[in-house]
Amino acid sequence: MEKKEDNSTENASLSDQNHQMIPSNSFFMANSIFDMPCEVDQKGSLGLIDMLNVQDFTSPSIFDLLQTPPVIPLQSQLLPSPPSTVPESSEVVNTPASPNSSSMSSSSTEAANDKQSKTVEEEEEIDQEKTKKQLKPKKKNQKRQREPRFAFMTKSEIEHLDDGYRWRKYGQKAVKNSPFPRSYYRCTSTACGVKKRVERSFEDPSIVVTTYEGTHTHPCPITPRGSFGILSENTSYGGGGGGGGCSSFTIPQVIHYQNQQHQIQQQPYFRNLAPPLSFTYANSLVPPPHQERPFYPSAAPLARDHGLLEDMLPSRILKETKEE
DNA sequence: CGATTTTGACCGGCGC
DNA sequence: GCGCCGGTCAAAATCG
Repeated sequence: MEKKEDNSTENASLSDQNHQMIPSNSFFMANSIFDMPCEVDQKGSLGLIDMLNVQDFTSPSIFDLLQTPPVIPLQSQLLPSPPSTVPESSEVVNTPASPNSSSMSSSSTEAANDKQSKTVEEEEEIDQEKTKKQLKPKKKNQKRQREPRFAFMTKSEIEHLDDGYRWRKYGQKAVKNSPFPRSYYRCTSTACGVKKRVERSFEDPSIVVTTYEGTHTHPCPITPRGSFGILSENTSYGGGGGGGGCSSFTIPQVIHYQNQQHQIQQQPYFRNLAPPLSFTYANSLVPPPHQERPFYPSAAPLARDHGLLEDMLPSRILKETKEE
């Protein structure tokens, strides 16, 4: 039924990495796209995301890098974990990351996993497993808890981004108001309940919106292709080295700014793709500063923080953000 | 032959 | 209560 629309998906799988430069107006584009899910969200559907932070960036230099992937052994962890201290509200907290001030965070993002967030996270994971195992006999009273989620957009022909983890597709649904179907993936690792949804923006089919939910409970599997680094050395999510050596993906650092002057920075990084146009934390879970998880890789000095902002942001956007 | 994808059906939450 | 819709299941099909 939805097969016809799958052309895009098929194209994507061809690994025809057709990375395009993000147009200078990507900033607006990205925002408008994120508005879409927000609208839907108002309808109260399940899987919708509270678009909290949207960080956009364009980076010719990064695209260049992507075209000639560096082979730097890195590892990274996918999800930021919810800080136990952060209330789970839909309040929007602007937490754009900044290249120069990345020090705080990323780890944060994810972080919380260590001991503190363990409580919350473990519970969620356990809950998830339960629901899985007891599929039918679901608990009624218990409202299903949502894992921390974050979403970001990437301009690419490829839909299923290679983020270093192995995913198994378990569903595909047509999305209301969109000609493009949404695909559902689950991490293939046993006991790892991380999921992700991938869909194309109907406003701009060249843009892929990926939403991750949950936190990996295992190291990223090693992949032969080497890896991509992260945008900053400070980005490291955890103690490098720990796990398998996954490198393709990293959580952007999140830094709380009073004024949203800087809107860009570290984005998830894919091995087969261009960097995301924008990044958003969903579920209002903004990772707390300095928290680290095991097997998060230390970021490679792939790209320097300093000066990166300029590369990433067209002067025009920079100007605009400053004016805000 | 095991792993993955496809796809129709089912379930639960939410708005009306 | 009903219908809509997102999310998930699971059998069948496909792939490597």
